[in-house]
Amino acid sequence: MDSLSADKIREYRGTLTKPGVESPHRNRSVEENLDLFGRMRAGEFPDGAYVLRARIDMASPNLNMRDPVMYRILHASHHRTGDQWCIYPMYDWAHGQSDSIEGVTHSICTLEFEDHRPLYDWFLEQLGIFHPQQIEFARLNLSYTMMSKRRLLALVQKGIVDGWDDPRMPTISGLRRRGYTPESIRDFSERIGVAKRDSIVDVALLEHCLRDDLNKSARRVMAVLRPLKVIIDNYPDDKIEEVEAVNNPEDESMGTRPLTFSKVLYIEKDDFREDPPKKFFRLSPGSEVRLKHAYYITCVDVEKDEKTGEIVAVHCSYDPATKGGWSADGRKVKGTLHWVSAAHAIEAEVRLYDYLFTKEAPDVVEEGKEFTDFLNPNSLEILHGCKVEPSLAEAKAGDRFQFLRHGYFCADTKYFTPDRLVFNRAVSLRDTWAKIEKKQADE
RNA sequence: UGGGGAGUCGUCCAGUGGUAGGACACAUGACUCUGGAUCAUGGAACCGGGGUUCGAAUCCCUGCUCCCCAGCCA
Repeated sequence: MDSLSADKIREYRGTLTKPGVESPHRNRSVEENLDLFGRMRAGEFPDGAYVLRARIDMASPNLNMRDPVMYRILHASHHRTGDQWCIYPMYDWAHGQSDSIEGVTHSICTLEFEDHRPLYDWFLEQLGIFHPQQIEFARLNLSYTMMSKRRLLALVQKGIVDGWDDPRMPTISGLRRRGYTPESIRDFSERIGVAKRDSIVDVALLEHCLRDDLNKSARRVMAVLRPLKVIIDNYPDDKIEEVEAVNNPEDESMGTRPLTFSKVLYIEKDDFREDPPKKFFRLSPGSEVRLKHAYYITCVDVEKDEKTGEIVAVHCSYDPATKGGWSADGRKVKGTLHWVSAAHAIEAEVRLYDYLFTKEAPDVVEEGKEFTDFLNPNSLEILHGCKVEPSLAEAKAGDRFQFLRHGYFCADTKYFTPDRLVFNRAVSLRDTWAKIEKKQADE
């Protein structure tokens, strides 16, 4: 039993290069120690008055062996045992015993506990109980992601994220809400392996595993995130048709569904350019594209707001001979767009996520900086007024879809209701056009 | 500068005395009713210096770099 203050214990411990000094209380008699420990457990002393320490070796080059503390007084309410106890064991003292009691044969932990293994072994040996083997491995680090629980807690407490299950959080609840499948996480775990060296796994691999899984299983649906009105001039005003859409080209057994086509549609704003760059396969004045599963259309006119010059609608003509999305004359169109019928689409809120940090290793920060200095201001973008196909009205929280040409989305488990459809983007599709465009911009 | 660990393509993981391999990423091409998916091809690495050996990523010596430890945290 030691009655040195915490400060004194630190002082007596020595440093990395200087051996420690034994506490003046180190040689108390067994009787006195027993008496003191009994009273300590009985709650006679205030916090910090006494600690129980193991007498090992104050000169050990391993600081953990310099008479480590086993129990300290903490008059705190425990979430399970309440005020029943006022002394609590230190991790090193408790760790081996709980492993032993549980009959764990191999106790896996992270690298920073390598220095603690001699102590783990020492306690077990002194106790003479079943001796599990502790083995240390490197922790998982993900690029552009923070994995430290303490720092993640800070994000939650500061309100930077929407709780532990914020879809940007690398927590299980966060990944789940984001739309990650258990299969994809297991696949990822297998692919990254386990080793003893410090490393940062590319978050792109995690994303790849999700795409890989969802590509095979997710239902394809039409969702226009940033709507642009398209009017088919030569299509009858009141006509409504049904076209058949494949639910998943990777899995025929998932069947088809009907889609409603009409004169006024929405397409993606990005899918139209009045002044198209090179290699732009989408809609532009005079160009012909396919509306997926429906018709070929050609842009004939652009309608702009007189004051702002903003494009408010695009006028097209359609070829009635291309129903279903193919042409008997064999002519090809390079672009295929997704769309929804304006009168039939339903509204949704879509949340686009990006990495929480702009730095590959946000927990490695230089002097004077904090990890919060590298937060990505654009990690969340909320889109209102998105137009999605009517079948999504039957979606349930947690359902996953591929929004055609966009990515994989998950109906949010926190905010999704029949009256308010909220979808989280789990991961985008690979965007080859974005690369081409970026390359063109660089040149 | 005490002690404990780790160094292999851009990234992660294999290879432990016999042709350095896979995945992701990247690049190029093919195909395509998703610029998706798929397929093909390609570039790309043994921390440095010695030594042992017919032969070294692997064994030996030596140097270098990086990570962890001075909580009554875990």
